[in-house]
Amino acid sequence: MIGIGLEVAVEMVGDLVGTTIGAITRLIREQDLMPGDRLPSEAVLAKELQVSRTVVREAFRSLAAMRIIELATGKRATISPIDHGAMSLIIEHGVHTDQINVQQIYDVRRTIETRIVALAALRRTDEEAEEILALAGAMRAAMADPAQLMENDLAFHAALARASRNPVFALIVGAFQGITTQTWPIGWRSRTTAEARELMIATHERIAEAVAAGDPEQASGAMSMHFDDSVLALISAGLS
Amino acid sequence: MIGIGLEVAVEMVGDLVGTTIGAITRLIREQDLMPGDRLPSEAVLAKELQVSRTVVREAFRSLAAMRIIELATGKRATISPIDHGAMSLIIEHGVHTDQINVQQIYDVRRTIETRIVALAALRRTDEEAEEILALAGAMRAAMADPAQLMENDLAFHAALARASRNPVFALIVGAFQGITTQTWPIGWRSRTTAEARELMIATHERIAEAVAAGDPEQASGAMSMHFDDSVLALISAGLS
DNA sequence: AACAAGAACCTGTCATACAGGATGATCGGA
DNA sequence: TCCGATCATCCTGTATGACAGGTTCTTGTT
Repeated sequence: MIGIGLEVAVEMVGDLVGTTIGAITRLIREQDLMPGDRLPSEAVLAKELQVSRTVVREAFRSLAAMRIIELATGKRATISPIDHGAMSLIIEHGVHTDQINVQQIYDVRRTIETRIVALAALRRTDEEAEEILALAGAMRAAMADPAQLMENDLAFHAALARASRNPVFALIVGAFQGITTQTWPIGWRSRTTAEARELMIATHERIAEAVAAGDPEQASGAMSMHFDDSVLALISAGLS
Repeated sequence: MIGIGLEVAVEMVGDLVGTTIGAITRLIREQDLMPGDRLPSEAVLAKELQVSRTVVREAFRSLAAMRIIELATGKRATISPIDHGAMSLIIEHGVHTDQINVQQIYDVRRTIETRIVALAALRRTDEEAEEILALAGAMRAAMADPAQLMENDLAFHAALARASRNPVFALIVGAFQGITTQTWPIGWRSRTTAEARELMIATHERIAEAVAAGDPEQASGAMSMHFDDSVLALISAGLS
């Protein structure tokens, strides 16, 4: 193929659905639509863009898959608040097709979450500090119930991300949630001794306390230790 | 609403398309399909899942939007290699709806990319080192041509991400590419003096040299400086 | 002014149709 | 036997029409 520098983005000629997706996102941009705002009905868009309702529907489905809009029976499509659902599925797909391994995800999480706790220590509100401490406490209380423990663990990391006051951090942490629910039990089961399990809980408590105390170095250090421990647990379980 | 802890994931009852998406992803998982492998035809899936072809098509479109599968006229749907296209659109949507601001994206990029260059310095192959140096050189050569300069800049950061040998890092860097193409010119125009522009190029060269020399601290430091400079440029341009 | 009933609108799903691209089987020739 | 061209077949992209059920707005009543 002769190298032509031109790149056609989402809208390839001949792909009506792609073109329509482009038209709709342009509409959102130009009309400055905000989350909750309603889009025109499928019929109106179809007439306006000179395509069949089929095409508009497939474009809507595409945007809904990326959580850019929300669909519901009878109602008109609305603009979505940002949500990590789609990213979660993308990551899961990468892992299930062996394009990403769990270790690599943990490396990225470590990078991001050590930064998150440092920011959280500096920026958290008192309510957030309380919530984070409470979740660490809930983890200890749920030590005998892995499912509950995992849920609290995920909520703990999500709360930290929110306290960092940067929605992009929260989005990325959320993106790893899907695959984490699938690998977390492996890590937990590989911690066979009471000491190993106690250590994991205690580390979370240390993180929570450092964030509550407003100490970014301590928080980062504890989070880093948490990841050392977790990666080790996964490796010892034989996870590539 | 009474707090029910149960969360229904993608597949809500009554939503045939959602159910079908679930069935297809399960199929991918259970049959261990790899990128390039072909899925059953729409007609076959429709019959097997007892739904109309319409529903299968909308499910396919959803998966294609997330770049989990690839569609093409006449051909059967195939499994996709991981790709940041969908994430790019999600981020752009977040920015355009004021749910994310550019500063927050740069904070995340700084966190990630300072780590990326450290890893790249340790792991890059000689070919990658050459490529990275070449791209820095190309940036200097294109100083008079902003469009070309930007393209080289993006390619530079992408090459570093690849050299980190962690596809998740590459994925995240790619996710910011879409919005970056929209904000980059603002930052460049705000560098009004020849010195400011020279500094930006020189910083990229320092990063490239540190990575080529295998010096992670130097590389991280230079990257951090690059982001200090970039954030300042954007702020001085009035970008929230 | 509050409210309730009904009309009008909208989405979810299905069936059918057809143009044009892709693929594989078949058959003739070397 | 092997290669290559041809063509039937399969497959996707798009359009149209239909209908069930959910939502919203209007209108008329109290």
